Amino acid sequence: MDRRQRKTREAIFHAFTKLLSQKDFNQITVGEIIEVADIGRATFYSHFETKDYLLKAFCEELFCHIFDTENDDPHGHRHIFDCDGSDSVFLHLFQHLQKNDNNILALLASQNNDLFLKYFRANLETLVESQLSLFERPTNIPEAFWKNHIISTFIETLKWWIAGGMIETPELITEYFFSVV
Amino acid sequence: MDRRQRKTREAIFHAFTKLLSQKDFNQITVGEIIEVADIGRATFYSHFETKDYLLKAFCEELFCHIFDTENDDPHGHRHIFDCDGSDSVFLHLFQHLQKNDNNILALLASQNNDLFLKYFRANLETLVESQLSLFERPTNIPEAFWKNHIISTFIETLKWWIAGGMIETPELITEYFFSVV
DNA sequence: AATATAACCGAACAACGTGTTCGATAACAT
DNA sequence: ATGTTATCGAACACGTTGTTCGGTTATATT
Repeated sequence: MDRRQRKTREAIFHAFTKLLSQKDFNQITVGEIIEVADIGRATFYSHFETKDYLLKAFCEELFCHIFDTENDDPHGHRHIFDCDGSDSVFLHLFQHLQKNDNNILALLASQNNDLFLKYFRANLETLVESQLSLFERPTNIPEAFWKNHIISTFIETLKWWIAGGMIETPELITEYFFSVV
Repeated sequence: MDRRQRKTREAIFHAFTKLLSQKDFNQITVGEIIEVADIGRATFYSHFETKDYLLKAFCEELFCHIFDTENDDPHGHRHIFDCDGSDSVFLHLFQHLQKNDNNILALLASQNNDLFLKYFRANLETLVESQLSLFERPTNIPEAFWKNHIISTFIETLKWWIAGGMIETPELITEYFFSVV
């Protein structure tokens, strides 16, 4: 990939991240992104069709970083699925989210973030499926409902944590989460 | 209240309801509401400051109808809190929602409905508080978390029901709901 | 019935955001 | 050195929002 393209793309992502820490996604205008990234208008639109496609690309990189099982972790980064038996992947995920790389928390807490939540849910789906054996499903409800409930509960737990200022430890939040599912 | 005001307000609400059955809230423009309601532009803005305030007023009337305990029910409408011991208010609420007066389901299922969900949650809060004794709270989690979890679960159950085409009976959905909380 | 009040109309307007176009310039790969 | 490709930046058409204002019509009051 052309170095210019790479630099522009990174400048856009960087500007987007910065703006996300200041305001909600749909309060951010393309004009602002262009200004902060210091690029031309046509350049932005040559990279991303619309602002929604920027979010899509952003989420894909983000979730790839958080969820992807394929990378080798050459920098000693402890992977979400790669933990010993004493703690759960959910604890690890809460810990990871607390660090707030890439301003994922801003996206989670923001208004009108349905698109982001859609991507987040889709990625959680795989994770929850792989961990379904951890949860005891009541026999009278369908598995699809149960799975949806676990995913929803995880997201709502996370939102509750963020809304309260994240004063609890990831361990405690994980305990809360498991207590209600 | 002036008959003209009342008629205009009703025309706007009616147009809004009709449009909600066709598209998401934020795809609806003020221009469309005006056209369907057949009123002048300035008239709309003399009634509602913005589209969001229209939604606010719409929700207030809607939730008043569903949740308000004060009215006398002169038309034999069975009130949400006024049910015998054998069924819960939650069952009654699911039944009420299934009828889909006022296109509330369109609002629930639509994208970018945070504002609506905010109002819905606020109204559910009172309801859940009055019914807290129905649920057994695990002793190791705070009451605020527990209350939030019940409200979230109710909303997510409802969303799941709607997304699946509402093929289950309200009784079954109520059973699902109580099985997971 | 006459009058004052208040709502409505509708056209025009400014402001803002979106997405496109195009010729010129600069960076890149070979 | 040369051809390709990204970027620039200004201008543009378009749609949406919310306001303004003078004229018209319905309502309430007497």
